[in-house]
Amino acid sequence: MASFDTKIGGRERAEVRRRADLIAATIIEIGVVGSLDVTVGKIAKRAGISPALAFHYFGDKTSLFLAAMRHLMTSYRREIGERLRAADGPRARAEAVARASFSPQNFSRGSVAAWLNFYVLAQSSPEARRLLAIYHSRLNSNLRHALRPLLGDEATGVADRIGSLIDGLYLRAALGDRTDADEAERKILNAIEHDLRGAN
Amino acid sequence: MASFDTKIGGRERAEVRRRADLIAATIIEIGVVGSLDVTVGKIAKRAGISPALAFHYFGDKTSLFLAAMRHLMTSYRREIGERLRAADGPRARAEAVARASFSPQNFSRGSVAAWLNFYVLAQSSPEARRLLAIYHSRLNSNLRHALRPLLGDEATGVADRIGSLIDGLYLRAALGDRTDADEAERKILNAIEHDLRGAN
DNA sequence: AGATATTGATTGACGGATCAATTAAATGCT
DNA sequence: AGCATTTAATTGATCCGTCAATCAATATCT
Repeated sequence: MASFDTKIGGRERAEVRRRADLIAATIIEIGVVGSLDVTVGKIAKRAGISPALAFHYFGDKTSLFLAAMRHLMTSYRREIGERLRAADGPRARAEAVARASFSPQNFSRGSVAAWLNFYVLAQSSPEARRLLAIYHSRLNSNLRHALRPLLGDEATGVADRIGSLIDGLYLRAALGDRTDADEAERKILNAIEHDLRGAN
Repeated sequence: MASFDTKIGGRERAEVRRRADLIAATIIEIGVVGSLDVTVGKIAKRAGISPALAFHYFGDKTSLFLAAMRHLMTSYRREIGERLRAADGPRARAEAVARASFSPQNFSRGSVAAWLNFYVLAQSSPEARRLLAIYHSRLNSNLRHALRPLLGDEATGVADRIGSLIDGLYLRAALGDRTDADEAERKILNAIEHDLRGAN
């Protein structure tokens, strides 16, 4: 388990490191088990601490899950931002979004399993639902703005389609039927290509 | 709870009805709770019987889940079959598959939630994974055969894309963010239209 | 037909295991 | 000393799956 050593005023700030370790351990554990049916005890052990400490920092299990979900979203968002900044032209910007979706960081076994399970969690947790709505909104917005110069008014519909397709590929990747990252990325780029050709 | 009355030789055959009732109750309960975190007790109560009887007929909880999954698949398959038989021409056949995917029967709250959760189950249950692989294979095959006369060699890739898109729309529908059936269906028909236009 | 044996349907009660969350105490840093 | 950090131990609840026993219907025998 990677530890984030952070010092403030020479003194070790345990909280920051512990929280980060717990979140990382949560995502890994969800990936290993394949569902949200993971015990706080197992997560804590993977993070190298006692279960009680997990409760100390996160209050309850659901809060830990939601924190992990926010972490994934933040990571995804940052990666998109970096690639968008490096992209030149609308076409490159659309591809940046697609490529970020299947980068090793966001497409690891644990991440994919966690995303899938957060969709499940969203059905019973309003907060999870809210977070997923934000994710959808941002993804749509990113794709729409990238495609607008190329597609005009049709960009809205196409962005929605590409976004749904990305989600669908995540869903199928969760099965591990070797739709690996490269293949998924290729499919998205193909779809974008197709949609651009069909419209011009 | 709907009961399937079946009589053999004048005596009520309880088993057929009980199994059907339990499967229906399972799907409803998963829809209500939103996850596989449903107790056999609740399912049995919904079916109007004692928990012990559920174990008597299905052995364990996982078997009950898998039976429910097979039921959904059978239902979906039958609906596709009916619509394919009524379809005239390749274009109509592709649309038949799309429309069947979002028919009230297969797109109910319980069904969507159950499908989503079966993807989760597939990550820990080889049998569930096997069943989902069959579903993917059939869906791909249906779409490919329908599109082949229109797209030739490109039919394979397009069928795969449309299939993934259907799955993605299911995923998003699970959030209940009012991507209702009509809208989802429209999006798929739109995508097919788009892909056909782009290729010819 | 009437009595008896057999099979299927059904349940209440319970063991055993797991797990989320709490509490109180201990440890170490400044 | 005093505060933040950490844990061992425990609790209370939940749930899966089993078991023995009961009830109802059918089959078999005389």
